[in-house]
Amino acid sequence: MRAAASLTPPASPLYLREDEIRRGIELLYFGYTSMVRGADSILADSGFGRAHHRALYFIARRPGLAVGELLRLLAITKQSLGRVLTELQDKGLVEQAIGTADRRQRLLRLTAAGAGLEAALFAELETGMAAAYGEAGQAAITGFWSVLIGLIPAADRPLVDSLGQRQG
Amino acid sequence: MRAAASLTPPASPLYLREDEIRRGIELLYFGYTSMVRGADSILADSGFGRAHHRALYFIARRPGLAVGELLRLLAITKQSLGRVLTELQDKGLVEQAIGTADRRQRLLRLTAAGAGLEAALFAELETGMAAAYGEAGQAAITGFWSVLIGLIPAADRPLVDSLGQRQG
DNA sequence: CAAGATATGTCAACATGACTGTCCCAAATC
DNA sequence: GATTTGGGACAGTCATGTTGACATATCTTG
Repeated sequence: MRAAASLTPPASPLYLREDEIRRGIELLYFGYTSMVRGADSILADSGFGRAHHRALYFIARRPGLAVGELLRLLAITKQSLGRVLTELQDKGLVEQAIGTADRRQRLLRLTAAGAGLEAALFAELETGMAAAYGEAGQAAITGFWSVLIGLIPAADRPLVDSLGQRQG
Repeated sequence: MRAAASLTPPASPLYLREDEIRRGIELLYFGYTSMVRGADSILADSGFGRAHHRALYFIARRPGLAVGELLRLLAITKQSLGRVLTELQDKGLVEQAIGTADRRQRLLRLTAAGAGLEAALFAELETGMAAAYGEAGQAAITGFWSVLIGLIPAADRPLVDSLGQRQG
């Protein structure tokens, strides 16, 4: 059992692959949590939490978003979102309008106050993201995006892509 | 005011930058949540949640990890982690040993049952991550990592890097 | 060796943000 | 007219985080 092979490092392709996968898992975890944690102090000052931030973010991104679309983006239950939206409306950050094409829909948009808070939250995320982009360079950004897209189940990708489309 | 310049699309560098930042925020959000959601059904079968998964993951990654190091990795309070670790120990997935260098420390490792569950959970994450890596290619993986590292506050990076070091 | 710092554990109370299940109404569609 | 869809509401529960206070064992330092 003292053959030469046993003296070489145990760096089999399989081992390397697991290590690369674990590194991706960890960086994604720490990167994501670092990003969202940055906004926590602003949220705490306003009396909101991360759930409110996510709703504000998507409403800012797609003004006129219907409640059902927001539900699909957040992938939570109607009841959970209902509480968050009620609070945002009660505090005057979000307002609803009845849909024109489909009058059952409630189209969401930010009030001026809501846009102000969202801008402050976005500025916080932007600082970190812009620094990371700047350090990494344009080619890295493309790679960053393409791996993340690959992680999203194909069925969900159209929904994600729709956020970046020009408003209809 | 009908100068040629006003007919070009309003694609100012600033506008493009905001759009690229928002795309990064969204892909990071959807990529992260897609990754962790994959393990939920396995966790539910075992009666655990995502908090247990995170603890299992890091203990698997660094066998012999001390409680304090795990606390720093997870960035939660001692009380929150205490509940999770107690449950994992009570169900026989994690065991403690008294530190040799410092007898105050409790060094954590997985039992055989714990390693089995963690392997199943890891296999689930691995499937998605390996597919994303495969689609994107090696250069993209490097970019993916480098942007994520840039998102992590510099002060936290040594802790994250320590996970990938060979065991001392 | 005594004093203080550190690592860990524990009790209690509470907040946030998910969940399930049920029921309702208005509007669209078949 | 019947059914489906979009949205809202009430009630209860669970998972996971938080503060604050306190206890014990061990290490480190003057």
